[in-house]
Amino acid sequence: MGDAISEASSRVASLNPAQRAAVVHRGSPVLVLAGAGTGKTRAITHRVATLLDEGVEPWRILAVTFTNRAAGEMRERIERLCEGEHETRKIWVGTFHSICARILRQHGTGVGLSNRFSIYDSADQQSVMRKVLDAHNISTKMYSPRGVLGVLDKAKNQGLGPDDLERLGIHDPMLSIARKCYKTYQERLRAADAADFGDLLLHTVRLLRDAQRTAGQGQLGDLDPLYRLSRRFDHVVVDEFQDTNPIQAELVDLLSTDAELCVVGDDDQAIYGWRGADVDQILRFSDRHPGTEVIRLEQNYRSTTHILDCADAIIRKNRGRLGKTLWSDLGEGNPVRVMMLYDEREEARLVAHEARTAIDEGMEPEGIAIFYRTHAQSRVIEDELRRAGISCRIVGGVAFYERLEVKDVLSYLQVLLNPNSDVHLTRIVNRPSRKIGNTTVTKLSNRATEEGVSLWAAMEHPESAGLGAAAARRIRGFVELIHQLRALVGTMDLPQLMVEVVERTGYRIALAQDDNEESQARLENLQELQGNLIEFVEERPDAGLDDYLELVSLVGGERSEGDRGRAVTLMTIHSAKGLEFERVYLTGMEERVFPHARVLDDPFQMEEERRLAYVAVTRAKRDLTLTMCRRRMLYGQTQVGTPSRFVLDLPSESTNQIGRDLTTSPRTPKAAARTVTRQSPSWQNDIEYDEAPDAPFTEDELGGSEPEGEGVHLYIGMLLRHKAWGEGELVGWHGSGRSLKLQIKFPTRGLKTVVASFVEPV
DNA sequence: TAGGGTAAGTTTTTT
DNA sequence: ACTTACCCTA
Repeated sequence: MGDAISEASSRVASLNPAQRAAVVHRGSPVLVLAGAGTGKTRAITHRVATLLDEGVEPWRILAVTFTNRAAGEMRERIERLCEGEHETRKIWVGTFHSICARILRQHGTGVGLSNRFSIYDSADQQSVMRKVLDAHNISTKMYSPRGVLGVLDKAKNQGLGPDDLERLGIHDPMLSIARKCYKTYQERLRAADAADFGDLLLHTVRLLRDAQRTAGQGQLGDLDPLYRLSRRFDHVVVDEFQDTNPIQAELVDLLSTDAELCVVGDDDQAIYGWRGADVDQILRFSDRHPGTEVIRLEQNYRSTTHILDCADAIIRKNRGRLGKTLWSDLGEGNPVRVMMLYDEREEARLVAHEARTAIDEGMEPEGIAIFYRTHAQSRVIEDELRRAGISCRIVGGVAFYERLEVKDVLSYLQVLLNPNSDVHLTRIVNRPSRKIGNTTVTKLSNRATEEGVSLWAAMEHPESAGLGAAAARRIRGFVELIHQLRALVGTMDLPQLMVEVVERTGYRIALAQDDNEESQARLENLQELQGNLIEFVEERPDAGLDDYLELVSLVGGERSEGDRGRAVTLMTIHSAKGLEFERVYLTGMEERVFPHARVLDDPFQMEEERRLAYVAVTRAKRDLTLTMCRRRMLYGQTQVGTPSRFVLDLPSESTNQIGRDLTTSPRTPKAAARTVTRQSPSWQNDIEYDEAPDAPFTEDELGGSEPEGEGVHLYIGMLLRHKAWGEGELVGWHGSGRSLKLQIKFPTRGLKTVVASFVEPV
């Protein structure tokens, strides 16, 4: 015991007083308000390590994070801290969703889930909802599956069932539609033995709630495994608490009945409001948990002061903050660089070129990260990095697992585990072609709905669905095939199983037969999937098919190009939260990209966008570069961009503009005058040039042949009048001649694309 | 039933 | 731009 205590004290010796307080405080709930880079993960991991030193059983500790990445990082760091001293594997570390999935695998029968239930992603959800809407004769044109699912998701995030939807403040007809569909949707999921992401939380909370309510009543209460689960933990740690939504907060409470609770968060980094997260959660924590010890971490250990000053300049403009003063003693460092490029291709080339140079000079590729607001921006960058011969890791996005053939094979595997999963079964029933067409599937599906059973159940008795003899025969053949494959599960390892699936279903043969480049690529993707499975089996030798599928559905994709270990990281800012890098490139710093076009007229969302910018900037340790483009191909159209307001907020003392002028290139004196007044007038003076800016883009650079509409000379920024919409400003165009389309920003209507002949110059 | 062709919608962010 | 949905024909 004496050893344990000296160990504990040596651990905290390297911490500052506030961190130490967060680590050693015992006996009441702790709320740690931790600014970016203030060593919050350090505090958490040390707290866990210290708990182990004190003799707390690892399996009595629960650590919850928000993203899989953060969970992985947390586990790794705890392991590193405790290497050779403690058995850290038994600590529960995971995201809310993975923890719930784990609980439901064991205890899901209470909500109608078997231990092999499927987890539906948003594509799966949409296909279920589409059918639900059809069944209720609701036009999917007027009420999109996505839209209705959005309402359900909101409800689930707040722990509301179908009958509590009024509380969301929605009104008819959406209210009654959502209510009906919610019920049917849940019935369908239950019949499919499936849960969506929201269900993972909601089901778990229901089970734990019920267990606690009934505990005191029956004699068996104390033996209820769920009740025991809720009392299992002595210590619960929650990271990124500002991003929890009400249902997650309730889950935390339910899992910490007997536990000491330690939550960590930063109101300035709340970026999941759109997912139902409520910053108030962190503000109200002390009220919900009397006796809470509040600890503030304000010393930043990550970034140089130039970077911090930029971060502060951005976040300072938000209202309703708790307010923190971050400071750092790492020195000024390099100024934050601001660069304007011609288009997204040049932006990508620049980043790739710089990364190449840095790596050649000995920098670790892992120390470099490239951020963007939306996944759509990643492709060009990926492309240019590949050209520069740089390996990269792309987090999320249109992941490997989303590819058609990969989804197909995974659907097969999913069906082997849970044939009742209609979505997966429907996907593969006729792939490759087995002459089982829509008509047949629809008949079976209707029959299944009538009976309230799954499609698979209906397929096992094809004759009762009124199928023709030939169709019934084909179905029987398919059912037999699945039975055969299911018999193989558990008799061989996963990579082998996949090979059997691909062979016995004829999937590989079908691909191999149409001999074109595309199917060649698909075969290669299947090879890659097999490699993935081999890797998985090596890492977790005793894991089964269920474990693999759960990993795929919860962790989603991470694509790698080239060498896995030594790679530059590409990701959205959202997935960058909680991470840090020596060098960060923040790309696409243009209005309508970041801040995103959809939030421009919503001050509330704009504040969230600002926090997102704050998160992005504070990821950088030493070097930060913000890039933007004059024009960008977006949603299939070339848009002319103006610098993001977040760039305009940066203090000149801490920034350095490299290369081209940031103002939109003026075409005519008239446009130039407008440009200057429209943007921050002080902009020119705000920037310190360390070198003369390049000459402005030439006409040629800006797009070559400029369209002439009926002899009128067009230029960006010119005013045009539309009969119905009034005057607007020209921001871009495409096409030519009669099909010349103009993009015009109307003060009242927003951005519109109109045929040139409908407008005239002012 | 399948396959081709056209029309339409789609894109914020994550689990 | 890109994908999906639906419609029509073979």
